[in-house]
Amino acid sequence: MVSINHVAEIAGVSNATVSRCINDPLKVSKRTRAKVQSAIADTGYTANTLARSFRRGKTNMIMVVIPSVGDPFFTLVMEGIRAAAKRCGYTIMINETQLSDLNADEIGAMMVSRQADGIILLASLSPFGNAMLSGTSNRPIPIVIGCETVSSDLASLPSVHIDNVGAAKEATEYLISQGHRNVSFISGPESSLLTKDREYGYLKGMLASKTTSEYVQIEDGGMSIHGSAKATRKLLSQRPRPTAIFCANDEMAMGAIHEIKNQGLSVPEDISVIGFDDIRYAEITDPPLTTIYQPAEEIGERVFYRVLRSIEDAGADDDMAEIVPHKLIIRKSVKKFDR
Amino acid sequence: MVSINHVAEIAGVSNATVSRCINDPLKVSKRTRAKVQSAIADTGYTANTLARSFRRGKTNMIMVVIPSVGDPFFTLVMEGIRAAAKRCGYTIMINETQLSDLNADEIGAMMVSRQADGIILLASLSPFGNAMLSGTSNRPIPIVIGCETVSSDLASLPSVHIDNVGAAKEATEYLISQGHRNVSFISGPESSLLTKDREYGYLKGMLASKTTSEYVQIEDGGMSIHGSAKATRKLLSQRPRPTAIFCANDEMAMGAIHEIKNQGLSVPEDISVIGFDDIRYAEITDPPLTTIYQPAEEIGERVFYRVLRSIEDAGADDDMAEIVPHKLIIRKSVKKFDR
DNA sequence: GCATAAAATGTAATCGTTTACATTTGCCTA
DNA sequence: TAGGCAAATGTAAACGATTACATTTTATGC
Repeated sequence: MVSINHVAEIAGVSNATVSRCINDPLKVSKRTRAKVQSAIADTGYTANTLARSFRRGKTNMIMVVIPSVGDPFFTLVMEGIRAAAKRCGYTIMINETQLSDLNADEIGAMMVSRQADGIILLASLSPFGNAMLSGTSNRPIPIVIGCETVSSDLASLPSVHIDNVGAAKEATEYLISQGHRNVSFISGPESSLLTKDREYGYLKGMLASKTTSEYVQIEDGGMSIHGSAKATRKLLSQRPRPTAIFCANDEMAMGAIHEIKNQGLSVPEDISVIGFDDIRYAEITDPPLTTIYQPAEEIGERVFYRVLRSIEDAGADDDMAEIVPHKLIIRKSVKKFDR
Repeated sequence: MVSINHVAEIAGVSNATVSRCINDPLKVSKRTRAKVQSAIADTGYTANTLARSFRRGKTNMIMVVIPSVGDPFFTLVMEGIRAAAKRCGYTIMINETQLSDLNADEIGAMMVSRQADGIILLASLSPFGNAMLSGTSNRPIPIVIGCETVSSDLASLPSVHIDNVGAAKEATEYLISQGHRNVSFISGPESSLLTKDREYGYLKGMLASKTTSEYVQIEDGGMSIHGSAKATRKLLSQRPRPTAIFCANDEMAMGAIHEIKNQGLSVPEDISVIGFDDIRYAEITDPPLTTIYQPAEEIGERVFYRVLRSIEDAGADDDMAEIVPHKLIIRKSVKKFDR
C-alpha cells in the first residue's frame, strides 16, 4: 500500500508537507499543494486510518452497542444518532451484543480498547459492578446510556431516556380509567432493566387501589413474539380471565394480539391490549395498537451530543439522567370495559 | 494510559518480553511470566488495539454494511455472521449506510481505510463503477455481497444470495396456479437491485401466458409500509381491480394488507397477498403471510466464511455468486380465485 | 539591495506495538 | 568442566502518520 512517504517522494517534498497538505492545506503554498495533490492522485494514496488514529489518539468514531440488529425500535434512535454524528464529523459503528452477553466487564474491555472515542449503550448492563464504569474519573472513554435504565447496583452512568416507570403507570391508569380491573402485564426477562421499570410502573398503577391490586399478574414474555404468545396463552387460561393485557413492548404486544385471536377471541372486544415504544408496526397491527410513544429520534440525538460533550471536555462528564417526554398514543386496541 | 513499556519497567523486563507474554506465553519462562502478569494486574494494563492493529496490519474486524438497523430481515443474517465470526475470533462491526447514500466510491473509501480486514455488504451498490471494486487484484480488502444482487454494470463481486428472479417467478406462478390472472406487483425503489430482480421474476411469471400478461402492473412501494400502502391504494382504484398483490418484501406486504383492510376489503377473500423474505412478523400478520423464505442465517454464515477465505488467502478471492435455496411458505394470505 | 519578519518547508522524534536479530542464560553431555 | 545447543531475554527497527522545532525561502518596508 502506498504511504505518505511514497507520495512525498513522488512529489519531491517531505512527508511533513504532504501531511500538512492533507490536514491543513492553507499552511502550504499553492505550487507545492498542486504537486502534492497530483502525486496523491497518481499514486491513489489514501491515509491509513489506523496509523492516523493511533498517532492522534483519536478515532472520530463513536460506538453504539445494540442488543439486536433487526429490532424496529432502534431504527429511529439510530437515525437521530447518525444525523447528529454526521453534522459533527463522527463515524458511527454499531456493535451488536446480545443482551445476555452484556456485562460490565465486556463493556469495560471495549472502552479500554480505544477503538472509539465514546460509547453509546442502547442496552442495560447486567448488574456486575466494574471499577471501570464507576466514577467519572477513571473511565477511559465516555459512555452514555440511551433509552435504557441504569442499574442501581452500578455506579450511575449518564443517560437519556423517558420515565419508564411513570409511562407504564400512565398506561395502566388509562386501562383502569377505561373500566378494566383485571389487567395483566407481560414483562421482559430479568436482564432487561427497562422492562423491569415498566413492570414497576404497572405495579404502582395497579396497587393504587384495592379493586385493582387483587388482579396483579405478571408473565415473562422474554421480549419475543413467541415468548409473549406463550405468556398470553397462560394468562388467558386463568379464571377470571384478564380483560386487558399490558405488554412491556410493542413486539410482545403483537405476539399477544396474535395469540388472543388464535384463541378465537378478539381485540379489543374481548381483551384490550396496550404496548410500549410505538414502533412503526404499531399503527398497522389489527387493530392498531394503543401504546406509549418514546421520542426515539430525539433520544438518539441527545445521547450523541451527550457523549460528544464528554469527549470534547472530559470535565463535562456528569452522571445525570436526562428525562425526555413520552406520550400515550391511543389507537384501537383498547376498549371500554363495562362488566 | 499505561503502555507496555510501563508494564515492562514495573516487571523489570523488556517490553518485548511483555509482548511475548501476551501473545505467545509459552515463549517465556514461568518465573518471568508470573512477574509480568502481576505487573499487568497491578497497572491495569490493556493493549492499545489501535497500535496493535496498526503494527500488525490486521484488525481482526469485519465490517458489515447494512442499509438499516431495525430491518427485521437482518436479524437472522446477523446471527449467522456473528456466530461464524465468534468461532473464528473476529469482531463484527456494523456500519449503517442508507441505501441512497451508498455508492461504490464510498465503499471504496471504506475498503481503503483499512479499519477492517474485510467487508460484508448487505446492500446493493448503486451502479457507479469504481476501479477499486472491479477486478480481484486491486481490491485493498476483500468484499462479499450478501442477500443482494450485484449490478451488472459493475465488475461482478463475490456474493451469496438466493435466486431472486426464480423465487419471484415461483411466487407469481403460485398465484396463477391458484386461479389469479390479475396480479400486481409492488416493487422497491430503483436503487434496490434485488427488488428489481424480484420484479423481473414477476414479469417472467406473468408474461409466460397471454391470459396473465395483459394484467402486468407494477407500483413502487419504496420499501416502506407507507409507500406500500400508497401503492396499494393506487392499485385498488384500478378497474379491473387486481385479485392478488405480490410485494417485493414482507414489510411492504404488511403495508398492503393494512391498506386493503382499510378500504373495507379483506385478505385473502377479496385480495390475495404474497410477500418476500419470511421475516418473523410474517407468521403473525392477520392473516398469516404467504411468502418466500430465504435461509437468512445460512447466508450470513456463508458470506462470512467467504470473506474469511479471501482474507486468509488472497488468491482464493473468486467472483462467483453462491446461490442458496429459497422456499415458498404457504400460509393464509392467498386464496384460490374462482371468477 | 538589505534587514527583518513571515511563510513555507524540512528534520526528526513520537505514538504503542511487534518482531527480526543479537545476546545472554541455562542445561546437557562427553 | 568445557563445549555446544536450546531456551529465554534484550535491543532496536519498523509500521504510517503527526507535529514541535529548526531551517530555508519568500515577502515586506525602507
